[in-house]
Amino acid sequence: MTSTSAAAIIAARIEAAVARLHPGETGGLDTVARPSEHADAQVNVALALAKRLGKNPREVAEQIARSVEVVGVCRSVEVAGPGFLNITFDDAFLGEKLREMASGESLGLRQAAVTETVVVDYSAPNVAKEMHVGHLRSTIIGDALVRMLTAVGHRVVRENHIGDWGTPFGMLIEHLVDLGEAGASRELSVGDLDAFYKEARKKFDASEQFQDRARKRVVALQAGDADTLRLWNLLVAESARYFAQVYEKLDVLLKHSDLRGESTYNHLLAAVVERLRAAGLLQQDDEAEVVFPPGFTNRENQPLPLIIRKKDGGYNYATSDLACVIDRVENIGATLLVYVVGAPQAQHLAMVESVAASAGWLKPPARMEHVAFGSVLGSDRKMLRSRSGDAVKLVELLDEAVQRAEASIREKNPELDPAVRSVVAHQIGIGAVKYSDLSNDRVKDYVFDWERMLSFDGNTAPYLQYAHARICSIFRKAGEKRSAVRDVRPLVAHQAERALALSLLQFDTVVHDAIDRFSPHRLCTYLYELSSRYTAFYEHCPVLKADGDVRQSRLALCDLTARVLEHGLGMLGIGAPEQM
RNA sequence: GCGUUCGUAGCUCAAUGGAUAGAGCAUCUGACUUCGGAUCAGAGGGUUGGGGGUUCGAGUCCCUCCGAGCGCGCCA
Repeated sequence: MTSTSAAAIIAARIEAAVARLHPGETGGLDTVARPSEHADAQVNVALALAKRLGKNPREVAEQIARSVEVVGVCRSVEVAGPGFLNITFDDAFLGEKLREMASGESLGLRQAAVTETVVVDYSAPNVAKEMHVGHLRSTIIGDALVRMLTAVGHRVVRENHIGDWGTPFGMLIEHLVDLGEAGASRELSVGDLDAFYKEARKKFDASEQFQDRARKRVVALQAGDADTLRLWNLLVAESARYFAQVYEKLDVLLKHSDLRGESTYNHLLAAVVERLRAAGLLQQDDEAEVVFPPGFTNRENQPLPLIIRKKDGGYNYATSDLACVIDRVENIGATLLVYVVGAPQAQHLAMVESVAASAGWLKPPARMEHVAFGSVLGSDRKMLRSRSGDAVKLVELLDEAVQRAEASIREKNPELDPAVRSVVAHQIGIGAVKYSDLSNDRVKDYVFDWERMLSFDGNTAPYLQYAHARICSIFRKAGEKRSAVRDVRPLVAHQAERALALSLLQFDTVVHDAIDRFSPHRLCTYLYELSSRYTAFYEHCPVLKADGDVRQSRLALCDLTARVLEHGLGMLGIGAPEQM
């Protein structure tokens, strides 16, 4: 049922005109109709075309404007500036496009041209360690990407690559033994993982005897000693339960079944080594087995190796990352491997990608995509830390968000039913934290600021949620069912209606653009603009006070706006309450 | 040292190589017996870190310098 978008229609018409006027010149030309400040849309094709033809761009543009077939689509196509084509759509045409958009569940959102299996690797906390702000961005951005990719029809596989293996487990297990299993699981179940880890660390640093025990325990763990594995499992299980609580609080999709700890790949590591050896990529270097991907150098400008097997015979994370690639491509059948991992890992991932490609494990169309992100900063512009200088615990941060939201609602809408209030406070508080993260260009650092993210003004989640809640309020007052206005063709008459209509019709383009660039902030910016235009419409175009067709038309615009907001926020993992 | 990311209004941030670089906050002016004012309309505020280059056109691409963060072999 997907209908062709207004922008796509005009682009095709322009392209046809160009083909008529300049046969054989359409290849590689940009006929895309873009949003414009000076018209409903603008097409810039004449500038590049004129360059190619060696003609005056304004003349080329005017020829196109005269020739383009736009009856029933555009009110006008005008030339402006050096040769821009300014498009103004026909009101009825816009109304019809809105009606088409409203008539389906998808709101005009196209399915991906090629359906892919996408593995999204994100969150990745460590077993027996507290989740902290360091996990916030990966978890939130990863969750949004999963929802967005799913929305356009991809098969999305979530993978939470938790740190459940390695030398620290010697010390952690010994600490567990010291506490006794009952005592340890009590401590772990209250979620005080930080204290558990720190105590273990402290003992390890202070006592050679403890270090010795820890080392022996690591050997036993790697050797598959049954009792050691049982204790290890205890740690993993308690942590997994704890992670699940945090994810529920954060309202992200990650579930227990998405856990794929490093240990999952243990039995594949030897095969990685063998396959690299068979491919002739493996080299011996300072007693370690390594691969030298081309183009990577160290401080001394010497080739930089990816260490596959350490000189003590152990494997490290590069090896398990390679095993992951093999698993994802060969077993899961993924063609897109998304890594939602901090920017500092860029070189490591580039090396893994290079080696995987050289080994033939990552053949096009299969590819890796590092969705890198910057740090969360405090108001001092340094990495966000608690007052004591430790990493800020994620649960404490989330609890504070909900608490602040609740206080704010209590003050601004005291009549709201307390039971509703607590649900809404969660949606607003968590939504604010997520939105403040997602609305910034992910590759940059961003400043964490409670006041700003919870403000009802500006580009914030509460502002968008408020716009949505107001629309719901209108329908409650109207005594009209939302679904009753979905076959109405809205009248696009008032300037504010027109601005809103144009925004609504951009939904599909924006979502795909955000997905293509793995940039949720583009969707945020769009939703904010949509909300701003809606509130302007709300001020200038009375809905309930209007009569007949105008009232129906405006109700239809309200309903469609609310649906886009709800779906858009939904793809960001943010709830859209009906009242707040 | 090499690599990499970043530098845009007082502050926080936008801007597929396209017109006069846009928002919000803050500041100032207006609008209410409100379809939820938790709002709207408007104003002031910029050499896009500096300098070169490519281009019909550069915040965006290239080079260089300055500044900040991060990474640079057996942790993950």
